Amino acid sequence: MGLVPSVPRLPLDEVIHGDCIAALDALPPSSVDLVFADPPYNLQLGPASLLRPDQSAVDAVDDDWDQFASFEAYDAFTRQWLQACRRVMKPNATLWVIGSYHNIFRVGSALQDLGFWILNDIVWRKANPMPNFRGKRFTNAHETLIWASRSAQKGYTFHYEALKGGNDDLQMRSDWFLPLCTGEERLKGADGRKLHPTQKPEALVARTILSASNPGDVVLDPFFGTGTTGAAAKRLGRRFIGIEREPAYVQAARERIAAVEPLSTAALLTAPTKRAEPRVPFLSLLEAGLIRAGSQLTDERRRFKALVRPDGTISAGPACGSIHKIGALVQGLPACNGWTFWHAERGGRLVPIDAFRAEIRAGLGSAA
Amino acid sequence: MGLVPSVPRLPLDEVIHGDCIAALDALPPSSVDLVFADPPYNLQLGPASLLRPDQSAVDAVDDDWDQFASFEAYDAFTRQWLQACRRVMKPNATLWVIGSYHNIFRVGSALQDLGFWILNDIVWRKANPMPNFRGKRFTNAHETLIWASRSAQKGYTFHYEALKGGNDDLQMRSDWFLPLCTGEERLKGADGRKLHPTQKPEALVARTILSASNPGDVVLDPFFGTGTTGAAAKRLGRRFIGIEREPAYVQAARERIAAVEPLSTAALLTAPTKRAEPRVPFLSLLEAGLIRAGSQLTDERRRFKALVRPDGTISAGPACGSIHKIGALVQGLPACNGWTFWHAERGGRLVPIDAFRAEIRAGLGSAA
DNA sequence: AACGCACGTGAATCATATA
DNA sequence: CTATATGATTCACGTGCGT
Repeated sequence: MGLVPSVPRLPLDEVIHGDCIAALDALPPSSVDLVFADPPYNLQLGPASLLRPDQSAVDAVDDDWDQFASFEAYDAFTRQWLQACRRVMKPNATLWVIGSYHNIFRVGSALQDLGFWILNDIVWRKANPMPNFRGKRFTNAHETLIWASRSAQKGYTFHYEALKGGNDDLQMRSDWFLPLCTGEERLKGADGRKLHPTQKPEALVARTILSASNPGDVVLDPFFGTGTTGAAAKRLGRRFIGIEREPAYVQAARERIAAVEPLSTAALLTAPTKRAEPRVPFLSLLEAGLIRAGSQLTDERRRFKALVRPDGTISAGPACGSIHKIGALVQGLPACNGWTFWHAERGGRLVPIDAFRAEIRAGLGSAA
Repeated sequence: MGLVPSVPRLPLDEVIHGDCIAALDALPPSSVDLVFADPPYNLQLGPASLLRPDQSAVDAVDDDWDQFASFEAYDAFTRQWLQACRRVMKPNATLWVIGSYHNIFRVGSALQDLGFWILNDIVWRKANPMPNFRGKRFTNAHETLIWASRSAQKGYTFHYEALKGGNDDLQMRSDWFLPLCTGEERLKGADGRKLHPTQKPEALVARTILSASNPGDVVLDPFFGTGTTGAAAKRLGRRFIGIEREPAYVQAARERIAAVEPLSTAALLTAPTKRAEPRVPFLSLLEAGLIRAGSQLTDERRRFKALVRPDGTISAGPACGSIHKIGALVQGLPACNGWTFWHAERGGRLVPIDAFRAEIRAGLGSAA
């Protein structure tokens, strides 16, 4: 093997300060095992700021790097960086991209067009998402990750057994329940405000790295930001390459990663689910067929009656609302636990609706 | 109004047997309130999985260029049916599409390209998904729905309050946990095997219809299959239009829907949203004698005071204006809902002036 | 020390009727 | 069409302070 001066070296465990495409083009081909990418989402926010009910302003992502002139411009950018990543990926490498409904469909289409092979789409269910303040839509409570191999060709790393073992011996599903990056973990600037507008939780990135790479593997992140991927990679005994354009983020990432203590054995598999998540909406009882829309609920002594509506609200006279609200209303009380107050008739006997909730929870125990 | 022979009639509560595009093109424009679509997923499993827009089969070939051609054909088909749906949608109609990672990125991109405005992406988390038998990927435990309005223009139906009421008084999130369509609900053929390969649970479709349409609205499903959308629509007091190419499915759908018993109208009455209630000027409270001119208003914590003037304005110091303007002014906020901010003293207790408005509205209700 | 409560905040495509 | 006035709207956590 002689000297090959035209092949650039692979910078390991370094943060490259520069443009993502140019920096990727400067890397040697077929050299990384895994890519984690958190590209701009191309949020198309209106000119007016969004106010919370208390009239305080939501700190929106209005950074220049998230502005694109059109879908065409965003698509061109997406194809460029994906193609550049593809060149530096080893043949059996895989890639993760995270996004929201604003951009993930563009990204997914581009992946397919470029010959990537989608292995899974993964849903990050946020434990504590921001509410929809104006009540105009469903709470935007998740983001989507796409996991893809370089091509349809077989052969990639997936630690099926480890994931299963860390998940009560059940296969790891495509929906992951994790909290946002807040509190201690969230990097703050000197002013005490968040340093990066979209810092991801390390547990999320860690799970992608654990599932799809081996210790010693090289993990590339072309949108490094404040270095969550680097921190997770170092902690899990992987090497990393980060590319970031913003000097302030580069410096923060370097300091952050320097402080990370690598784990001797990977024990971060089961992410902190924080709370079990046993809440069952009354609507689910209808959907499960345990209560029929149009049927009647009553209290234990049959003093009050309410009609079950198909949306999971109930009505008493002209009023309609949740089981709790209507329970309080008919009794003239400020509050009421509808689960224990309301009953349904089953074979001539009154059964508290809480019993049906228990049934759902029993069936759901393994899945949640 | 004279005869307008060029405008076709709207076939209601019927299953149209025929090609989806041709049937859509035969419908009058701006005539449906909601679309639910469960298009072919373009699973890349083998031959005959992909159809051209003219419904001829594409030979599956592994060549790169043909792979691209396959996506192109699927995209062309997707744009065609989406565009055809868009034409028959009323300006304030919305559309739901369900898909998996095989096709949803193509569909989402096409929606955006055609001018649809994405409102939410919704994750259907399957309670009982099929496991990944080979242990090569994460269990594919969800499908994705996209909810989009016809354009970015405001104004669409969303029953925020009803959904919240059916969900323990919490906003409905973008991740829905529902079981697959199995058991009794799953239609079987004479041979006892499932009649349709991808029959969706009625509860899933019902939730989309409940959240985004009103009783009496017209719900269109261009890929009707065995008529889940029709069954859900009929049960919920909506009208439906179904289009299906396969005669066996058409017949099964007709029989199935005929057997559906609609819910009572009482159970379907839409709860009035706050915004839809009649507007009551503050002056009316004075005229009704509920508030006296010259009396004082204060906030809940008695930090601010205002004087009620006989014309229905209030004043704080030198400033005077509406309850909203002065409420905003004293707090130094850009806006304020005066109805909930200001209180009046009644028997030593503070009562929000919104309570007096409710009294007036109640009186209006009985009078009307 | 333990507990409770007030306050801050997170990738957000977040209003509508009337003049 | 634009401009204006009305007035609707939040969940899960973490931190910090006061009792």
